[in-house]
Amino acid sequence: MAERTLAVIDGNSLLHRAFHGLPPTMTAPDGRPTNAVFGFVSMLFKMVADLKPDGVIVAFDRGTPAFRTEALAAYKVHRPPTDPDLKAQFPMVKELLASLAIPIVECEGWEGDDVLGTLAERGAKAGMRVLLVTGDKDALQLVDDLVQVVSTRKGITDIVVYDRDAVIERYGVAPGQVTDFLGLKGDTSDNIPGVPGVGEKTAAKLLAEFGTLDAVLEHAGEIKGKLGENLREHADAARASRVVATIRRDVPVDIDVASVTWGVWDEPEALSALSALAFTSLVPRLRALTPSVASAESVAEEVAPEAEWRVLEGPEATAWVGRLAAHPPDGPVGIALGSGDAACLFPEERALAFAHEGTVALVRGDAAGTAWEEVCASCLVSAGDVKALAQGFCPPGSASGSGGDVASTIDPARMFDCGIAAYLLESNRSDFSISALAAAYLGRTIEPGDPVAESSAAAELAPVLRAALEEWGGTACFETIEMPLVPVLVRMEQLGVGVDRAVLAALSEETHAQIGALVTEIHGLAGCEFTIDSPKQLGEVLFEKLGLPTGKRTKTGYSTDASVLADLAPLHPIAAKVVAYRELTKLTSTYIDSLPRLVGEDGRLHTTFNQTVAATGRLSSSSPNLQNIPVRTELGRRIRAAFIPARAGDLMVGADYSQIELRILAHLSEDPGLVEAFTSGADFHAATAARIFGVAPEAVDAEMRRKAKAVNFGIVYGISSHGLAASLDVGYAEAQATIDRYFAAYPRVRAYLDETVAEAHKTGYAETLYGRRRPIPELRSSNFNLRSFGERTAMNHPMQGTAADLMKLAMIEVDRLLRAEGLESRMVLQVHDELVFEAPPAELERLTALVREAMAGVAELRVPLEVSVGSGPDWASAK
DNA sequence: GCACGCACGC
DNA sequence: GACGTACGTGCGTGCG
Repeated sequence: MAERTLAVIDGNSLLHRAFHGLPPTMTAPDGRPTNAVFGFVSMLFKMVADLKPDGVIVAFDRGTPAFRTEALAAYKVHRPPTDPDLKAQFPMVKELLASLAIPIVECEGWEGDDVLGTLAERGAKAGMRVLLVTGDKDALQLVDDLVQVVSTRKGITDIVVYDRDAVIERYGVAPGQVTDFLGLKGDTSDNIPGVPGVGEKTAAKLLAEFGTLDAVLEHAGEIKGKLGENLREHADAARASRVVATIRRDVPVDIDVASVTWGVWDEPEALSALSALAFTSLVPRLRALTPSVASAESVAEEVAPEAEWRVLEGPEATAWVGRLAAHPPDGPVGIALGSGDAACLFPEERALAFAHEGTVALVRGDAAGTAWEEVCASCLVSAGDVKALAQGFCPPGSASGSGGDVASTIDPARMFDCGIAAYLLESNRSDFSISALAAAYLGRTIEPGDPVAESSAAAELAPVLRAALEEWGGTACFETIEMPLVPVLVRMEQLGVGVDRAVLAALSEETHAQIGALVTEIHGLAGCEFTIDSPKQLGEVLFEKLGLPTGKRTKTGYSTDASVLADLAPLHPIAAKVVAYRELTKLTSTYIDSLPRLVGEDGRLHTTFNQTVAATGRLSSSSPNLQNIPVRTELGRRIRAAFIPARAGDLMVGADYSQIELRILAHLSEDPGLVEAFTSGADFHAATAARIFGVAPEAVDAEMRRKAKAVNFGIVYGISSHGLAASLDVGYAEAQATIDRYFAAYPRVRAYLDETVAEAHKTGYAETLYGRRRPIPELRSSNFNLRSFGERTAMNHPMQGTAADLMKLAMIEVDRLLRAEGLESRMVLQVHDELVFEAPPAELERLTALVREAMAGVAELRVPLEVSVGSGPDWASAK
């Protein structure tokens, strides 16, 4: 039998998080605030659903042990008094816990942490796996082979489990070093001082070198500079901080951890406690959490009372599957997996699955992946997010995820993605969850996370959305672009892209040293130490202390952005230093130090391409965003050079559309001058300059070309004279004059844009060459700014949106050809107008020809589509 | 947790 | 009169 798992929750920590994380508007029927209680219980349920403990205990603070205040008089003194609205919720949560038969453990004179430490020790001694649920990092010192810390992050729904390796990975120290670590770095929220100037990084570095706090302090004499000085001077504070941060494991609590069991509540009592606080949405979640398979079945049986059930486990999934003895003959067609928990109907197969966490699915074979393949082969599937669902069977980057070729299980013709359909109907919508779509298209409020409600709502959405698409003219985009793109994106996400961690590690060393030097220089120039990262503090230094002239202002104070700093550069050397500091810290924190943390078990980076985010039809990329990898600066290019092929000796190949938006404009407007500029083979910006300024092409100087380039840029992104004035750094009148000249040079462009805006005013939307429509409600605004914004959107959408259409179609074709021709080359990234591949050198020629043909040949426009292809050992050299 | 300022890409 | 150019994602600060 598997070992028992005990979860011990730090009640104070979670209640505080819930209180601050949820709006204070939530109240019980009698008006008492309940946001913290709700958040707490919601987190509790989430934790139980994810981690399935056999027993749950909640610990609370009851004072502070004397040894802490004796060691450090300041301990917690700055902590503000608990908000009365939160205080009032402690008894409520305790009552609710009682109704759920969850034991509460507290001990006069002890903090919750110490109770956690004590119970962890007792549980582990009894051979149990212990999960300590807390937002407090102190608890990481308790982690060992049997004890893990569960921490909440970003909202109340996201949790992360720290085992020994995770602690080391996150903080760079072993659990046994955590108290030494805290002693060095301190903890501002508890008023633990630590050593000044020592943060997470420095503390970890010191401990990596010396092992323990005592050893660090012993060798403080050998450490140079301010750091050594601080260590020597604040050695006592560090030791006292360590005492305070040390969690005790000998609190005299009276509880038998082995007998604690989750799920032994009295159901009527538990339900009435939830309803008393008006927590109706938690009722189905509680039901779903009742232990034993029988209760999970009970949920499913609400949908299919006559089914026979069995339980199957997948890599990240548990699903309950059965066959429906009968389903309504006129019931919904297709169906229904949300991105959250959901139950799903497959009418053709007369099967029903109960999915958990969106990463899951259904099952009829022994392996989930096989079952998914079977389902895909035999059913019409409709889901809230097909790509996320399919990926659930084989999480990208997981070493274990050998679920075969997930992408090929997706037959676009047999699948209906509700999120994508709704995106084509209203690309300006931000929430494409099943619950949001149910509200919008079915007029129904459903509880997100309630599987029965989600599944039936999603089931009904498919036909409704299909009809709406037909009506709106979106069927073609749906069937020929978006759905066929899904398996292509799955393939790319699964494969990921190679990254050379050694290159990034070396860059990190380098940039951290440079940043350190810049900090010293900037503080020296400022004559004081301050947080350069804080625009507020930086503004005070620049404009008050140093008395530099203020530029523009932001909502909250002085602006210190790049253009302001550029203006200050001739006046004071600090400006250039801050610019350099910004570039270094930006690139270091966003890329150099972050990307290595996101590398999967397979050693590669797996982004998620979002297909329903950008209103123009473009893709977006997140976790990590691989569409904004630097390229502009030298350091940026060195980061790009860390992107390499999976296999040594292979090449990175980049294929870019050149000026695709303006070529589309030439096609749509049929302006002869613009068409000529693209067919003549001349430098495009220079040709524009020649026309704008009425000079011969060879008379165009750099300044003229720069202006022409800025106008072209403005055209692509929806020009306003203000915007152009800003980007050219000239007055409003000159900018307007430049625009006028542009339109005089390309009269059909003006006519086309005017017609487009007029048409958009009439219809309320703008449209691409392939019928991708973007609703623009701003056009009906009485606010000038909003309306102008709408008009620029109307002008921009056909260009940017058609470019997105073409790129997506090209991707589908490239993917098809690569597989049809049996090439080993793989498409790994898309960056709006660029595709990135990795290829064996022997295939370079074929690949280049194939990609060029597919991209350039994707449509016959009035001007040729030009594609430039480059290759090299890394992405930076694939130009 | 969230708003804000800032900065990276196309 | 006034977004000092579109579309995104993500970092750090400061506040609660």
